[in-house]
Amino acid sequence: MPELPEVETIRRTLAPYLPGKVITRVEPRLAKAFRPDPETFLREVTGRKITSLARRGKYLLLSLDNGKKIAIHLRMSGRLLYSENPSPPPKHTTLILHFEGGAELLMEDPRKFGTVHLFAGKDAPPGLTALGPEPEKKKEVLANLRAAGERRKVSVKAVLLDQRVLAGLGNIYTDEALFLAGIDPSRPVNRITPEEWEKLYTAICQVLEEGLSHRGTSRRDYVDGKGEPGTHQDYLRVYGRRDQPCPACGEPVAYKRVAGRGTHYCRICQQ
DNA sequence: AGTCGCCTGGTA
DNA sequence: TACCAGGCGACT
Repeated sequence: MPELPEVETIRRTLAPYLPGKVITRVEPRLAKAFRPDPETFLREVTGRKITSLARRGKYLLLSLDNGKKIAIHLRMSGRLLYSENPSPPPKHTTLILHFEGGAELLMEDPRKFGTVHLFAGKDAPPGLTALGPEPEKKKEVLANLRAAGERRKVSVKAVLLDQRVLAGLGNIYTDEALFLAGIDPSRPVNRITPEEWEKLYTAICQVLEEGLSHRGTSRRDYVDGKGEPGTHQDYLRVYGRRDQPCPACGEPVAYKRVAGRGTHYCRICQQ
């Protein structure tokens, strides 16, 4: 569910609490979510201390004092919640880490798509290894966008959603960036001009920064690491606003399927 | 490059 | 009842 601004907000809300915590007990509750397997996870994580917390794309990365790392991906409906006074775990709980002193970190995930990957250096999750640059790496991102543009006639939306091109965009912020840049989501990527790539890059940075400043978009599932929703849903220009007036021209916001995803756009402002 | 599968839950 | 959902990998 969460995209870069949401995952980064989760990281920021957890950062004051997790580093330094000793994991006294581990409860992997949804076996299929664990790589390589829940038994290994239990064995390698119990008794370890969390040394740091980072984000890469939509992955949260916990480093442990035995050199191993945990990569958590929340996919569509995952939540990570830190609590110092835990209540009974919700129905769909993937993982609970219990800490010395009684606090816990709980991963809840109704749709059960989320993954928890324990690894050491070499065997990182393939999706993490293949991840493109973070959005702020302007030169690399623009180079990847242009390279994607030379090759094929896929839609520009599909390219923005491709985590190997740049890391962190999902369905919401992709639609928002394409609206800001005035580009039709289904435009073949080989017909984007250099000026438009530049404009699109600027729009991507803008919508991600806005989302982050509002602590994420909470439409259905998303809350931060302390259970607080974000407010960026109140500032979205087109996403989720089907049939409502375009903020620029008043035309009803259109909706169709592009790159396999529900897509919101303005047929007047975006060409 | 598009569609399907993975899952559950909310809403029309 | 049917369709939709902040993702992504495995299929054609």
